[in-house]
Amino acid sequence: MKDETRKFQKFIQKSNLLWSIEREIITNQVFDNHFHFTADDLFIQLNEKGRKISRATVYRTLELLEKSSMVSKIQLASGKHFYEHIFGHKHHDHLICQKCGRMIEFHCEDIEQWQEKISTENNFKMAGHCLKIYGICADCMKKKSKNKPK
Amino acid sequence: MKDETRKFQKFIQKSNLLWSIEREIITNQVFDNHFHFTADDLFIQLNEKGRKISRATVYRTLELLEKSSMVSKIQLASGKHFYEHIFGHKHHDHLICQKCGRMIEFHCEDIEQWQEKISTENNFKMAGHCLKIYGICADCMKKKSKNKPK
DNA sequence: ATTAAGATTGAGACCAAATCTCAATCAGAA
DNA sequence: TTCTGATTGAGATTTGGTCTCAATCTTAAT
Repeated sequence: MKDETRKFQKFIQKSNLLWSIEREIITNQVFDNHFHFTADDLFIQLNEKGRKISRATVYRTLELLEKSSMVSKIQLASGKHFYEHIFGHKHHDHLICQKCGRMIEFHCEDIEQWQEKISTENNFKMAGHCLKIYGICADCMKKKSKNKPK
Repeated sequence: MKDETRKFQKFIQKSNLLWSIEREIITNQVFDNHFHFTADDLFIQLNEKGRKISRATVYRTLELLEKSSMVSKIQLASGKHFYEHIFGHKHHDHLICQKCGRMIEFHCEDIEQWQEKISTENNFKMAGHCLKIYGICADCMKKKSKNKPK
């Protein structure tokens, strides 16, 4: 079992929930994805491996992984959700290309600190945030050809 | 006709589209809403006033209003969309209370500038951005009682 | 005023993403 | 081994939104 999976197992047990083979398989697959993925990507990957796990379970497990703070959910302007695991990653935000869907990660400590400041000024207890910058990436600026958005 | 509605009418005409009574009614209603609203809120408001306009037309008109830059669309973590008109508003971002759903607007020039800087560094042509800070608002921190989220 | 061309509309079908239902199964404690 | 409550899968359902297409409306040209 992957270290990350074991960590999630501990979280599940601490939360008085039960560990299951499905949760193990899904979690392993999550940590095999080293970039953004959708719940359905995961479901399809598992199916291709011959693991028959229902969509409902995939969604339920992703929700738990999110609660455990091992996975975070990103929303695109299109309304679709992406996930990414945050093992070893520092917190980061995203530049999102409106043409090809590419996501570029960045982290800006100054922005983080301004956010803290604004929250404090508003007597707001900040729990998290979401910053997405939309535009056109360098590659798409060069190309005339229209890439299909994801 | 409201000034704002007239302005939108000009946009429609400049775009070689046609003005219609439905677009007028919807636009008036949009500018009567001085806070965030969903497409469905608008549809219901119009129905209560006895204006029979289909959902499809409401969505289509909001899309046009967005293109005209008179209305902006906000996405919540839940995946729902809110709209707000930006007549007289400066651009702003949101603090969103996870308990009561309250949204507090803020604007931070420093954050704006850092965003520009990051985009430039990544050869990214920034078109827009979306910053939401999630947490608990001052009121909800005081209250023990659980407010229902929107 | 009439007409023609093209834009707009409404009603409901449709769609994708996600959630819910509930009976069957499973995990872990006693 | 048994019991209780958690978990699962299959498919129905919900949600938020888009699409279709015939009927209607707008505008510009007669």
